Amino acid sequence: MSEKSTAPRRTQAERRSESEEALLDAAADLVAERGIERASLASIGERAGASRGLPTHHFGSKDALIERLARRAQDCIQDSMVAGVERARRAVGDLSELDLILVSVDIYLEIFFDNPSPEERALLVIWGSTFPSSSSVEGMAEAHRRSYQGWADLIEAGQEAGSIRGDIDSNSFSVLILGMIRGVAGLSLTDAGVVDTQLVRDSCRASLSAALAPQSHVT
Amino acid sequence: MSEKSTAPRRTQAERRSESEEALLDAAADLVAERGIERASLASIGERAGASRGLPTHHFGSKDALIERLARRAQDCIQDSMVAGVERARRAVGDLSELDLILVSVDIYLEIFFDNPSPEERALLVIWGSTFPSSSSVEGMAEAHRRSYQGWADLIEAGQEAGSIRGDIDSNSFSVLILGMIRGVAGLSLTDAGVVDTQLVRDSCRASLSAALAPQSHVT
Amino acid sequence: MSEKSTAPRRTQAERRSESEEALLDAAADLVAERGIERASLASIGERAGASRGLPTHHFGSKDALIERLARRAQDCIQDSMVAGVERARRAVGDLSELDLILVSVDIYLEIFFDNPSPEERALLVIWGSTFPSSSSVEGMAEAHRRSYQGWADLIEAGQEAGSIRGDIDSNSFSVLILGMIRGVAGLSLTDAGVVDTQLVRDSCRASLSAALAPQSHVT
Amino acid sequence: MSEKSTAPRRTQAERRSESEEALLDAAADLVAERGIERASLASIGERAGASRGLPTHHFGSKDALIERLARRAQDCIQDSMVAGVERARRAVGDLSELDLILVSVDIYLEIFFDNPSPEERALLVIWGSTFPSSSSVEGMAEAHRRSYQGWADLIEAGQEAGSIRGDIDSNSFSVLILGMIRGVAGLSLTDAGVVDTQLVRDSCRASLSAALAPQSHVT
DNA sequence: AATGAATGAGTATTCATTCAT
DNA sequence: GATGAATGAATACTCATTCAT
Repeated sequence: MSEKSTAPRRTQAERRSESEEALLDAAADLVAERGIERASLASIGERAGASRGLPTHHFGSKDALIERLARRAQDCIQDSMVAGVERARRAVGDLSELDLILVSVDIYLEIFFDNPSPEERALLVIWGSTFPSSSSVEGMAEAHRRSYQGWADLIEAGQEAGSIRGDIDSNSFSVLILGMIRGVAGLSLTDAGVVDTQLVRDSCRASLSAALAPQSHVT
Repeated sequence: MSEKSTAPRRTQAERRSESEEALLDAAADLVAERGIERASLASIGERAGASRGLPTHHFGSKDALIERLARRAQDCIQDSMVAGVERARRAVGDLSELDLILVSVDIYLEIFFDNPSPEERALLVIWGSTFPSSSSVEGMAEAHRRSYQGWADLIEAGQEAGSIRGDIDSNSFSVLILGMIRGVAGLSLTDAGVVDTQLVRDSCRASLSAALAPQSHVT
Repeated sequence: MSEKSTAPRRTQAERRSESEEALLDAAADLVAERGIERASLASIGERAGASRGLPTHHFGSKDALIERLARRAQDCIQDSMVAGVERARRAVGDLSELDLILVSVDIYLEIFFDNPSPEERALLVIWGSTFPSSSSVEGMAEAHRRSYQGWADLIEAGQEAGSIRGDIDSNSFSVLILGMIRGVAGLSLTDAGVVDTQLVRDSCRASLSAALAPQSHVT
Repeated sequence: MSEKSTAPRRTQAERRSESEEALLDAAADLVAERGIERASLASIGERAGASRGLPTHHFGSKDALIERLARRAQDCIQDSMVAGVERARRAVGDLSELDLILVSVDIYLEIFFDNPSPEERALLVIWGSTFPSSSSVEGMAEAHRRSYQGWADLIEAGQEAGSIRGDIDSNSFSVLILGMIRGVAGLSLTDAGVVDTQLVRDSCRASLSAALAPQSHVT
């Protein structure tokens, strides 16, 4: 109606995607809050300001919705980290590959400790729900692959450039890095208050630095 | 006594604790397999070779059962690790505090990768289920406290004895260590096959060693 | 309209309220028959010709359903009594306030003894279930308030008009009247056959008449 | 042991009956509090300071226990009323049959309003639970028979002695009287606070007096 | 596209009862 | 006589999914 002039009439696709975004936002909230099983489709629809039936209508099934959520959350976190690294680069000037890794890890933990988005918590929750052997969230496995690849690429680049020692295995260190940040993040949820987050961040950075930096001249 | 040979004359107390152990075994199995929510009390009772009602009868509620399971699993894992360390000590002779840490971590991962007990998987699953903010398994928080304490004590002892560098914070490194092994273990579940477990173990050992070992003479 | 002949084209709202009425009918039946506790939601759904899950779907909880039932039953009984009084008025002509009370009580008992509707029995059953101290059916308390008010208004009107003696307390007589009809109705259920219902009706009428009528000239 | 001397060693029968009394006390409490269905045998055993299994052991089934409770409660209330009437007789001197009825009713309500014993509440609760048509507590029907008989005997005696008018039906008035006190008592439970108990007692007395007293000479 | 009515399977929990000690 | 372990049926409530509107 009155949307005629400047406001670009929303296409079907856009309207669809608006609904979907709202639903995924609500899902992230609720999954972060209650876990996957207790985040009912009805509650997701309602928190999104829509009907109880909309989630099924859009995603077909709960599994599909969670899959989509996992994917979107991973993208979203990736973006935050890239943005953070970019900020660091502008502040500090050039960063070696090792520095990139350290900064990335640190930014992830900083965001997670200080100002976690629902997506971040939701992704962790979804990860946690994959531990049972009969469980599988296809989106998670894919997210891991992407993540491993990113770390491994960085490590290998650093090895070529000399900022990372050459005798380490990039693949297993990718697992180690992702495991460390996920594990530390997961622990901080239960033990909030017990853990001094700044010190933990420092320790992670120091530990990775010690492990990845080229060996100093040892006599 | 009145214990006529091998006759199944058990006292009430014996029957009770036998039942409980059987139920906890079954619960560990099923929780590891399906997760907490999908491990129904009925299925636990039946897998224990008993009735559907027995779990509630014994533990009063599902939460209480999970609590008990978490505690027992933590104890059980602790024991495995102590036994493994003991074996290592007998094989290698004296171990420094740093070595103790490295060996412990390695043994945990070895067991987890190669021959995980239901308890170990179950504990990880229970941990994963604590990620939602509204969730809480009292037993987990306690298990963490015990675990942190163990690592921190080791680190501090090592610092006094000189096998661990003095300028690190024992508490935050405890979080890091537990986070690392939990996180790596969790990842290995989803990405079994992707991850070369031996290399990951080596990387963890190397990384911790680099971080904790007293600094070599740097020029 | 779009209401094609008698076709079962019902709007959502119509379907909803039809379902609810059917469920409340079934609930009245079953509560009257078995009591609240033994009238399971599943049985109510099924007797209503619907699924086991429908009662919860509509009313949210069993308590809410019972509440609604109590309210509806009270309304329904009220209506029967009003209709009965109206019939009496048409038959006999003008009725004094005292007569209104006597006729109302008599009609209630007549219906209850001779041709009780499920609602009437159900309301009595619900009332009986409020006797335990920890129990409460909010709908009942409200039903009582309405009922007391009705009787008290009548009494006071009669006192002003002179058909009821002035020295009685309208509130406590309201309790007495409601207590009497409820109590007598309740007894008649257990002792059906023992009690000659016509005589009891007469006795109630006589007793109330003697108590409420203006004092005759006593020498 | 030390019970040897004066303390009469308890016979089996006595011990049995001690246990039973304790169980019935506990049952009265719990039934009054929660209703029959929610007063579990286990809770009764435990409140009696015994084991969960004792109630079944003694009474065989829950129904049998409730039966026994109903019987004992009725006896107990009867005794209170007799005692109260006795007190009144000593205080006021001779009482006509009409006075006996009025005093009995008044005492019942007084006890119920001011200082109800668990038995009294329990009996009312049990009565309430007999309203569903498929329900039956054999003890209640018997209690009613005894009660009706008592009132009817009194009325007939009064009619012969001239203290009660001759043209009323003793049986239906028995129902009326018991219904009135039960009904008023039942209402007072839900509407405690709404009801001015003293005024209600007065109204009951006045109403019965007006109904039963020999007709004054009406011109 | 969107709503929400309806379904039915699943689950924790309660509880009377049985039975071994 | 007394205990309490064990059973299994019953039941309120949750929730993904289907389908009519």
